[in-house]
Amino acid sequence: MSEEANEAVRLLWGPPARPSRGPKPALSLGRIAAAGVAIADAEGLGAVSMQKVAGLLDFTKMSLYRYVPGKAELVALMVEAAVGEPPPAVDGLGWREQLTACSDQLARMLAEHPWLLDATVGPRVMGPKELGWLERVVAALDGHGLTGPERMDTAVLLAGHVRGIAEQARAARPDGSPEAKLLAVLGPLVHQHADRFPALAAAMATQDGRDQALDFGLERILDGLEALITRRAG
Amino acid sequence: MSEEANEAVRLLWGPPARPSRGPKPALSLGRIAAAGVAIADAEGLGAVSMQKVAGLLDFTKMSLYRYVPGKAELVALMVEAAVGEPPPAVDGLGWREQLTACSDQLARMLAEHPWLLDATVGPRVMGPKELGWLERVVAALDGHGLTGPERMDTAVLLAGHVRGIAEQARAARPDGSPEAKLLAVLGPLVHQHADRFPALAAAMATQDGRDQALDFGLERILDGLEALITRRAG
DNA sequence: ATTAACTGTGTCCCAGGGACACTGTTTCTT
DNA sequence: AAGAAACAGTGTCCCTGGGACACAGTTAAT
Repeated sequence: MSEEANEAVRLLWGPPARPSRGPKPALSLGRIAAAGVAIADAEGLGAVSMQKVAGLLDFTKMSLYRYVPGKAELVALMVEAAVGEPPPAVDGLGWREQLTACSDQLARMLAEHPWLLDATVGPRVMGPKELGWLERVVAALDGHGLTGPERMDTAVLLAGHVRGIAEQARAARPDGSPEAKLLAVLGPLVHQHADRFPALAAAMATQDGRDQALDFGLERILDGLEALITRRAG
Repeated sequence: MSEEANEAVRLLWGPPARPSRGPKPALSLGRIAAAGVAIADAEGLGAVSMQKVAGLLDFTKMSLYRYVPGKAELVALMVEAAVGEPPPAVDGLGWREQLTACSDQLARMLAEHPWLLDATVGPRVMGPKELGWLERVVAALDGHGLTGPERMDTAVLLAGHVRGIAEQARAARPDGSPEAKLLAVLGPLVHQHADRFPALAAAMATQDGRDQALDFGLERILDGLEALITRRAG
């Protein structure tokens, strides 16, 4: 397995390859990843197969294996291609504003590429861009009395929250996708069994139109963080 | 698609079926789900196939389709089977203690059945037990001045955090699984590119042995929540 | 000019999900 | 009691997807 991991590391971190003798490659990792992203954006990660990616590029399935060892690595490349740069660090902005900016941008990213939720489950090798996000968040927390592990944990905490929100946002999305009815199924279900889920039924009864889930959780986390930082400083 | 959703709802929520005429079923949804859980516990969700589940029960693959419409529904049943009951509500316990208990138990559950992380991505129909957890958390927040959506958002926030922790715990697990080396790969990677990830390198340098990620995030969330509750009350 | 390395392709294999027709069994109805 | 209807489990078939492998064509170094 360390073979495969090293293979993925080479693709994500290594130099853009250095061909020496034979014919020039007609494809590139970038084009392959972009094709995969296009399919995933349009039809979801499940629709991404070697065949379809190759077909979109007018190549044969097996030619992809000249560039990518397997599907896992292809997905890793797709993730790295879809993950944009984190918002730049602006001088004079406090940690709270920076973390808010990062979270918002991350949420936008997950809204644009919902399949990232599926592609980033389970243990995997992270690419430079992905690590860049982590760096950005950890850096924003520098110099406020938090230990190293605490800064890492905060990053995980924020990412987990945005993930959770994005996941339920996807389920509730009222577009033509097959999942549209899921909330329409769950709501009546709770009401139908209101005796078993009284608190839930009550909580779901009051609906303000706006979707403040992201901001609400974010504010709670940041409030809690602020309390800790103040306590450490004082 | 609402067909499939309704089918899943019938399996998860409907009565335990009502045979009328033909031969008695030799199998049951419970046994099938248990077999699937056993395989997933041992080899991961990816190893769960109709064949293996049927084989474990000494039946043919196709006989499973007499009970379950497809694999998605099988996984839903597995989830519902693996999800235990939430910790009971104890009178005299504050909301903070109750939420802590729920989070801890959820974390234990995910540690026992890591494949739940894979099985609960994406939109899906939730079963009674799963909804019971949500009910439990929302109920613990009753009567503290939070709106319905706010209580729901808090539940999502907590679940997202525990999920995130469980995910990184799985990646770091030092057992014989193939993912063991992932952290061993990521660490050196950060150090190797310490110039691009200075904050990250610094944060990863200081390692206290204990794994406090779960509690740290939980305390932050609860602190932030407490601040809101106090503000609302005052 | 020759050779070695490399690219893209066609063919093959296997595993997994699912459709379908078929046989056997049980219970309801007449 | 006897037929009929509904249901259980099976074997066979098809499709899709991932991947191995040998092959032919292409290019650069020697």
